[in-house]
Formats: sequence, structure tokens, C-alpha cells
Amino acid sequence: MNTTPATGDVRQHILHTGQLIIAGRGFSAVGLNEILKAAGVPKGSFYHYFGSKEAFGEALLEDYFTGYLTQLEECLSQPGVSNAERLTSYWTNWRNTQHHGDPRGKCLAVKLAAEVSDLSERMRQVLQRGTECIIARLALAIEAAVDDGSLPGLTGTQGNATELATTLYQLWLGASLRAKITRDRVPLDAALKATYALLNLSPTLYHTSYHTQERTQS
Amino acid sequence: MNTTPATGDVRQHILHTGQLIIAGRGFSAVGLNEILKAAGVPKGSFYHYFGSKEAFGEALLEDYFTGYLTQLEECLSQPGVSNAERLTSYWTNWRNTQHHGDPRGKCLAVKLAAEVSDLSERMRQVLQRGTECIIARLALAIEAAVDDGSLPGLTGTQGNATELATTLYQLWLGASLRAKITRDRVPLDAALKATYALLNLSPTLYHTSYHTQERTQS
DNA sequence: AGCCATCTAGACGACTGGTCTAATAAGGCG
DNA sequence: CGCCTTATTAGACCAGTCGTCTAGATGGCT
Repeated sequence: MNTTPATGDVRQHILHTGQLIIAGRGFSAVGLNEILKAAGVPKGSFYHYFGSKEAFGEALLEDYFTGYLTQLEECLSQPGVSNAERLTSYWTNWRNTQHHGDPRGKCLAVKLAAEVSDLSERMRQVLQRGTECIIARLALAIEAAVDDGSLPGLTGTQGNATELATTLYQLWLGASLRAKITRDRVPLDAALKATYALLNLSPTLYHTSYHTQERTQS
Repeated sequence: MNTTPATGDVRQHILHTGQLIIAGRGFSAVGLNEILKAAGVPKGSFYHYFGSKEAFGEALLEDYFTGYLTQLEECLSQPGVSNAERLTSYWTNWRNTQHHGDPRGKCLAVKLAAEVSDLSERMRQVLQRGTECIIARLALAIEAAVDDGSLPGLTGTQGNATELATTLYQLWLGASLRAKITRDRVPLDAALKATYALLNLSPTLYHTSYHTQERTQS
């Protein structure tokens, strides 16, 4: 069941394996045994690298957000496109990665926020820092998009860039949450449309830059 | 710890007690023992009323949505106010009930959706039906508000009433999720502001019709 | 070689999880 | 009252939980 038995960084391997499993079934519902068996790592090693399950969860989230922010940075600095296009590509990508059932690439913030924030103060704080960073980075991109003229100037109802970024990020959190319930992409499509509206952008053919499966679409 | 030991409807009592505890700590993290002890009901009784923990969760959600929809109906048919005011009072109320830590009145859809939809197909379906009903009822209220003139007519970017209701509901789901992370009301305030924007309503002093604690506000 | 820190191995303990069977209580009816 | 049926409870059951602990392997130093 496992892969890459022992490269050298066992800790990272546990983290990675745990992320996949926990993204699928949650934090409380998954036991250490399951993760360790899947990772091919004995239990004894676990407590060498992590002090407890909670500490593991903390590290898991930190690792997740680090990777996420790297990808976000990459997406929001693509060369050769306007800042508005960078933003819309971020959300289009969000839609395309979240609507199918693949556990890899599933958003841990969506999956774990509700369960974990009341369970572990430390994990809650990691979640808080992580989402704050994401929002701050989005706000920066919004400002840049206004500056380069690819986005209309912000009006009073939109608030400043940070407020707008907050609203948009939360909109997508909620849409992803509901997509978990409905198991289809309707919620995410609604979010994309609303995003254009909130940004005062014309919904130009929705910029469908994805080539994944599109069949069996009624 | 318990209340109303045995009126006659023990089942309802278990449901109610379970709802409070699970709203606080989640489905997987809470054991039957804890709920039953709090309810003052012996463990053996549980499987007389429910077939399994999953069936219990199903009933829990059904019961929750029934109550929620009743309250929603009540809110959206208050006498003597316009339909737009009814809508804004719904969201203002959402903000006021979700930002403090009181487990009673916490939204189970926010708390359980992510955890449970991957865990139990049956519970997922209850969640789906419940949220669909809520959105449908909101859409109805939006249409009524357009009809009575308290809301501007819908434009192309807003879509039809159902689309708009979907977007708004998801916006608030996401805001509540993030409020769980930040433990403050900033996310919900952002959602309220965005709601006005999405409805093309002027944010008239935000209609703060709540008289709860307001001190210690920096 | 010897030595020490790092890491692996998995048995083990104390406990909790959900589930189920067997015993009991309650209720209706003759 | 006695009897039968149904509603309810008590607690055994075992698989699973997290975390501990000791013993051994490994690998670089000097």
C-alpha cells in the first residue's frame, strides 16, 4: 500500500501520507495506525518525529499551507498575463481541482476547519495564520490588478482590497463546503460567477482553461 | 449534568442532547457514551431508538433541518416589514448567533458538512436535502422582495433568484467557517457587507437590530 | 575498534469505541 | 391474578484508540 519506503526524510513521508488520508476522512476519524501502515512506518518512529497526534496535525497543516502558498505565489505571478487574469485563473483552477473526488489536491482548510478549530487551539491558530496569508496575498493581487488597469477601481461597496479578498476567499470556502455536500460543480460555478460580479468584471466566457474530463455533462 | 430525565420521548431527548454536544466537538470525536451520560440515558437504550451511530447522525440532521426551516419560515414571513427587510434580518440574525461561542444555535451544516459528507452517504443526503430547502426558501423570498419593490430587479450578473440565493447561502457558509477559525465576527461582517452588494441594496446603517452584548469592542 | 546519537521495531497498557444478546420492566387482556 | 407481548435496560464484548517503553539496528565520529 505504501510508496517510497525510506528516502531519508521519513517525517515528510508521514506528513504526506497523512495528508492524503486525512483529507479524505477527517482528523478524528483517522487513527495513527492507519496512516503509519499506509506509510510503511512503524509506530515507534512516529513518536520520534511528532510529540502527539495533535502536534502531528499542527505540522500537517503548516506543511499544507506552505505548499499552498508557494503554488498561490506561482499562480499570481504567471508571466505574460494581466493581474486580473492571474486572479481569475486562480479561481478557475480552484473550481477545477475541487469538484471531483480526488483526495490529492483537496483543500484542507475546507475539510478540517470546522472539525479542528473547536478541538485544538494550536491547530486552529495554524489555520488562522494560513488563511490570513492567503487572503493577504490575494489582496495584493487585487491591488496590482487595479494598478495595471485590468480591474476596475474599487468602489465603496467593495471596500478595500483586503475586505474584498476576505469576501472572495470566504465565498470560495463556502462553495467548496457545499460542493462536498452536493458532489457536483454547481456550487463552484455559482461562486465563479459571483466572483466576477464582485470584481465588476464582465464574465467573458468564463475563461475555461481546463482540459480535464468534460463528458457526461447533461 | 442532564435535564428532563424521561418525559416520555426519550428519543427526542437523546437527539437534542446529542445535537448540543456534537455541534461543539464534531461527529467522530464524540462518543455515544458521552452523549448518553449527558442525557441520563443508559447505553443499552440507544440501540432501541437508533440502528447505529450513523442512523443517529442522520436523524440528528433531519431534526436539525426541520427546526431550522421552521425558524426560517417564521423569519421570512414576519408581519409588517418588506421582504427585503425580512431577508436582511435573516442574515443579521445569522451574524449575531454565530459569532459567539454558544454551542446552542450553532449551525450544524457548517460544523458537520465537511466531516460527514465523506463519511456517510446517508448523512450527506440529508445535508443536501436540507441545504436545498433553505436555498429554495431564500430564493422565494428574493422573488417576493423583487415583486414588492423592496429589492431592485435582478440583473444578468446576479442570475435568477435561485442562483442568487445559492451564492448568498454559500457565502454565509464560508463566512461561518472562517469565523470558526478566527473566533471573531470580522468574517461575518464581511459577508453581511457583501450580501448588500450582491443584492444591490444600499447598506443603510446595517440594520443592527440586535441588543446582545456590545461592550469590550475596541 | 569503540562510542554515542539517531532512528526503528513492535509489544504492551489503559482506555474508549460501537454493537449486540440476554435479562428485565411495562402494559394489555382474559 | 396470570400470561403473553412489547418496550426498555444492563452490561459483556472485542476491535480499535493513543501513547509508552524497552530493545535493537544504523551510521558517522574519533
